[in-house]
Amino acid sequence: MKRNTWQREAVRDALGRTEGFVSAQALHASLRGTGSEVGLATVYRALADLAHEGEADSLVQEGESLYRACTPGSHHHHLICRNCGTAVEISADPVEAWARQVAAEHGFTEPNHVVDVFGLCPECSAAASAR
Amino acid sequence: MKRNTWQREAVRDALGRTEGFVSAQALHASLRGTGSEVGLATVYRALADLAHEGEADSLVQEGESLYRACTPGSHHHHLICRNCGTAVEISADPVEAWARQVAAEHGFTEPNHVVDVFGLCPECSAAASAR
DNA sequence: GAGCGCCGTGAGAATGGTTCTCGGTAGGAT
DNA sequence: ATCCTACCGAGAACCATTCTCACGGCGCTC
Ligand SMILES: [Mn+2]
Ligand SMILES: [Mn+2]
Ligand SMILES: [Zn+2]
Ligand SMILES: [Zn+2]
Repeated sequence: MKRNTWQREAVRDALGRTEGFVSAQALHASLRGTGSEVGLATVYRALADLAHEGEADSLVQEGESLYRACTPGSHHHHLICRNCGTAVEISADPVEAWARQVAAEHGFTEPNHVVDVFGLCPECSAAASAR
Repeated sequence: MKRNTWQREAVRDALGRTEGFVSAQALHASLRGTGSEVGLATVYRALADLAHEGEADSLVQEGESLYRACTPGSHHHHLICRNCGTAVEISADPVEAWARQVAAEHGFTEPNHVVDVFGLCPECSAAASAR
């Protein structure tokens, strides 16, 4: 039986309040900044659990795991800003079908896929061209 | 001016001889096993260079960077066995177009994408169902 | 509400892949 | 052959993540 602790709730809330993907360390720093006394290990544990239960999406960028709040039960992918982490949820139905087909064609079973699109969001694009 | 050292050549050869993706550590162990005295740091440097120059593909799995020899100049993706690392190069033209389009639709510039398909290769599938 | 069992927590240590440091070595232009 | 300097290697440093373990509080029972 899973327990309800203020720590888990704080992590869930902070993640929901965050725009785009964040690292465990950044989320921990943010929580500490607001006076919360959650431990770093707890933030890692909570984020891993949330991701495992489908309440958060995760991706790895430059050796760091990044997380984002996510409505559970929906398989989707992300369009992510390389500069600020802002993310847009996108559906990729044609890609889903393509992935299944290409796996089957080569006799691979239990197919999986990793599909992420990166770029510079409108704001960061504007900032980059202004510079 | 880039120098030709036997170490770089040894790494390039070992990578070319390897089926599927390998980690820097595994490649280093393999080289040491054949009597070569390359250093671990050199293997890391050589693999990073090869990947940067397009002579190798890389992906990150469970916190480890994996590399594979690759014909330069061709953008493609991989179908990778989760169990043994065997990889098949696949073209993903429909996905390329989809990625560009989805980025443009949301005003994202300089689009990039990460597309990997994982599964169990025929051999590992057979082994898994036999068990 | 009080007692109890035991899961979750947190500080710090450990881990492990990767990168850095720096004295030494060797590629290659002249 | 000489010189300049990029490259090498061993080990230390780095750093995100995980582990350890004593402690505290959540939730079930009465
Ligand atoms: Mn998908
Ligand atoms: Mn592509
Ligand atoms: Zn941005
Ligand atoms: Zn396999």
